[in-house]
Amino acid sequence: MDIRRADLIANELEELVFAGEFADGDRLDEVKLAAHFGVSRTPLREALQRLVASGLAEQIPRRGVFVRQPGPVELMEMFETMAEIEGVCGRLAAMRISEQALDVLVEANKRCQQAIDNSDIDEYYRENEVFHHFIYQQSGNSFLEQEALRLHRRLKPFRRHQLKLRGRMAQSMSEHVAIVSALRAGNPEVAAQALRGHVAIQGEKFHLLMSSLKTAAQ
Amino acid sequence: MDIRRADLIANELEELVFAGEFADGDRLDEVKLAAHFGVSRTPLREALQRLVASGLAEQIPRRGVFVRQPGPVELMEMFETMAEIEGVCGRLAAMRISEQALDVLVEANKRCQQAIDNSDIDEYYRENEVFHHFIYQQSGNSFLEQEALRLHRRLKPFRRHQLKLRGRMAQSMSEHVAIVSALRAGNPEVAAQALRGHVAIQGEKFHLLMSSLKTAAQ
DNA sequence: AATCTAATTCTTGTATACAAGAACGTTGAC
DNA sequence: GTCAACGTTCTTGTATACAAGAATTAGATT
Repeated sequence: MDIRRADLIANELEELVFAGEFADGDRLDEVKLAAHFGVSRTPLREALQRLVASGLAEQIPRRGVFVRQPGPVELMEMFETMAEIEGVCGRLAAMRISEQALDVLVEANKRCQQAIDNSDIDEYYRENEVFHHFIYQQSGNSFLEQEALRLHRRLKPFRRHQLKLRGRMAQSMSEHVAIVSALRAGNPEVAAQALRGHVAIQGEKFHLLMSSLKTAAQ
Repeated sequence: MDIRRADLIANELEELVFAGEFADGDRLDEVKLAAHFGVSRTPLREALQRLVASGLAEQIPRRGVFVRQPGPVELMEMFETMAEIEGVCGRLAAMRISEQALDVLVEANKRCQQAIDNSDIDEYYRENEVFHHFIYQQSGNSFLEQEALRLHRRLKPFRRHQLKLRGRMAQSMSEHVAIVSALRAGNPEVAAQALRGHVAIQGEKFHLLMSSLKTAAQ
């Protein structure tokens, strides 16, 4: 049943890179990884190609492929881009969303609130994801939706941390409410700004977290 | 000197797909293509993987990879996304661009105008590209810049046509001027809207072109 | 004649073998 | 002791060989 081991390995490798199992610049040794996954170099090389294609690694001809963990600067840029893209989704969604879809968002928010009441970060994280993905979808542009999902997924490991900051969940929740009302009002610019702010602040919180860790390490 | 034939082949294949050499759904036969490029299946398969990763083809396990030309709906979605992303670049650039950079844009526009005066579509096309790429860069966000470049490149074969429409070059030119003045004024929203409109209209013109072709074919 | 089935052929996916460039260590000269 | 040149070893890139699933065709049955 396990057709196309190369794909499975690519997924596993992506997870490993996301999870920070490799440091920036680490060489992904073909023979070692092949041995580790119990396959030959052929499917493993295909998996490496996929990592390179998705930007998780860099390939230097005749040298090998090296993991490319985003540095602080690139991370901030990625968060900013995510914020802008979510803003775009919000802008379009404000013009196109239906009443039923709005109700779905309200329901999602209720579940977010419940998660907060239970102080369940994981649950909030999951429901938050549902909320955002649904807005991507409501942009009415499935190409844009896919692009948003791609970037969202890439930022996943970095987004998680900032929720643990004191009060961030409640703040995030109130931002959600503001977003829904902007969408309900059908106001593209307000919706865009609300979503931009909501996501951009994640990047800022992340930055805060990073610098505090750095200071602590000194 | 031709290290990594797989990459060269991938580039050639991308060009072929872009150029419309393959119809939607065509299977990319590994052995035929390998023979055509004079290599074995191994590097050719790597090239195919790259096509799949960039969305130009779809892979069905144990069946093969099939080219995936965007249909009218997806194309419109891509143009809309491009318009929104360029708008984002404009928004950020309006807040960050320097006087010198503005001068560069003015120079680029001058060359665009010259191309119009010479009725040189190709030249206009090239200078137009310079103009847009420079704005991506002036967003001050190199991650966003790369994403914009990627999509811009993907839409290249479809953008070209609409310039041939009567009066489009002149109209495009005046939009460029408006964009620069919005950037100079440092007005993010106006710049965003100007760029959105400038690119979105390309999608509409393209749509017009497509439907006129369709009608003509009937 | 149509359709289901089985066998053959074809194609993809993976393993292995081979070639060539890069890294590395050793030896020699200064 | 340092540095450079050479040779060995290691790694990547490509070719080929093999295995297994998909397509196709021929044959049998209704």
